[in-house]
Amino acid sequence: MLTSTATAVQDPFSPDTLALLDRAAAFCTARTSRLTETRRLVLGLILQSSKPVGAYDILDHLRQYQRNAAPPTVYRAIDFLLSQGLIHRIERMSAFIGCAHRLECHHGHGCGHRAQFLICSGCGAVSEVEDSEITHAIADAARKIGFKPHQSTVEIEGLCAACQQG
Amino acid sequence: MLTSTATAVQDPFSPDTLALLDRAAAFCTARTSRLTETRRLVLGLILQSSKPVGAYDILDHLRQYQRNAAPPTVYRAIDFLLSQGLIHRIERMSAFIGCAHRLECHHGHGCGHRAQFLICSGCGAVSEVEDSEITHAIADAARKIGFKPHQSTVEIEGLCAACQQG
DNA sequence: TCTCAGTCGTTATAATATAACTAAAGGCGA
DNA sequence: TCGCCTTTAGTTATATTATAACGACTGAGA
Ligand SMILES: [Zn+2]
Ligand SMILES: [Zn+2]
Ligand SMILES: [Zn+2]
Ligand SMILES: [Zn+2]
Repeated sequence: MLTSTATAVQDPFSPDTLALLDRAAAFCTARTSRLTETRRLVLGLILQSSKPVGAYDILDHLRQYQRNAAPPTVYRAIDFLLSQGLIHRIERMSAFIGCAHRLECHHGHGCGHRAQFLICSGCGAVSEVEDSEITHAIADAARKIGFKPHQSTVEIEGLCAACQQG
Repeated sequence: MLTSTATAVQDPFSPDTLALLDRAAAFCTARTSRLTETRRLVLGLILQSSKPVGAYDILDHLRQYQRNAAPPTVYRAIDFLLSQGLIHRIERMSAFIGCAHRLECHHGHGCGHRAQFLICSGCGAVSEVEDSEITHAIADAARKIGFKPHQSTVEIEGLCAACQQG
């Protein structure tokens, strides 16, 4: 409807997040996919968080900006962002985290990003790593039994360096 | 109800499953944990299946034997079986599979079983492996960044040897 | 016998995710 | 510009997975 003075609430994101969103927009443009306003908001809300966020947490926040957002609104955005590799799903938490790699990657969109996640049970933080030893060990183990791997989930729960001090 | 001996439904399990259940019973006795009838039925239903089974699938089957089984009935049994290491949860499927290792293990109950799962997207079969390369690679990667791992999930999705033929 | 921990029955509800249908918006050739 | 088609989004309802809460029963040991 209205466009000139459109949003009641200002764009909620920090400068860091805004910079990442700009890169995400450029990334999508290059892939001819569309980072629409809803998708951008959802990505921003995910990137802004220091921890993985659940779909319904996203929904709660999104509603500050889009009053009639509903579960499908969020899940569609999540599906898009997953398909573009801009976020990851943490299976053990049914929650989502921004990809620490996608916006840094200079190898093109088919670069075969394999991530592993370290989940701190102390503080809830999740860090993403790309460890080639793990990647190779998995590929080898699969090959050994004639299994052709397509995609893998590696989630390591434990205590981060900071939380071991307490 | 004209059948001769009006018996309740017979124990539904195959000889193989029954043998495993016997070992599970002995295992629990040794640990002074109790494999009650409900827990035994749930374990049997899981072991019997060639694929991971969801909690509500278990519930549907369980109701043939315990008419008033409810979700907590199943989830309590699952929690027990997980705590004893008799089953595993496949995170990507929200489903459960019998442990291929626990009843074979002669190292005692604290033997530190680390499993990885290969999930075939063709036939739905899941196989459990214990690959020390993967286990070590994960431990090393965690140590590298000062993270103290406690437990890890490794789920590899792809095509099993059989499904690559089709 | 009493008590306590563990287990189970029961009802209700929370948390996560998708189906199905309609409408609007955007891209694109005629 | 127009019409056409594809993608995206709104909306309502529902499916799927999991847990809270409370009372009753059981069996082992003081
Ligand atoms: Zn990533
Ligand atoms: Zn921590
Ligand atoms: Zn196992
Ligand atoms: Zn297969």
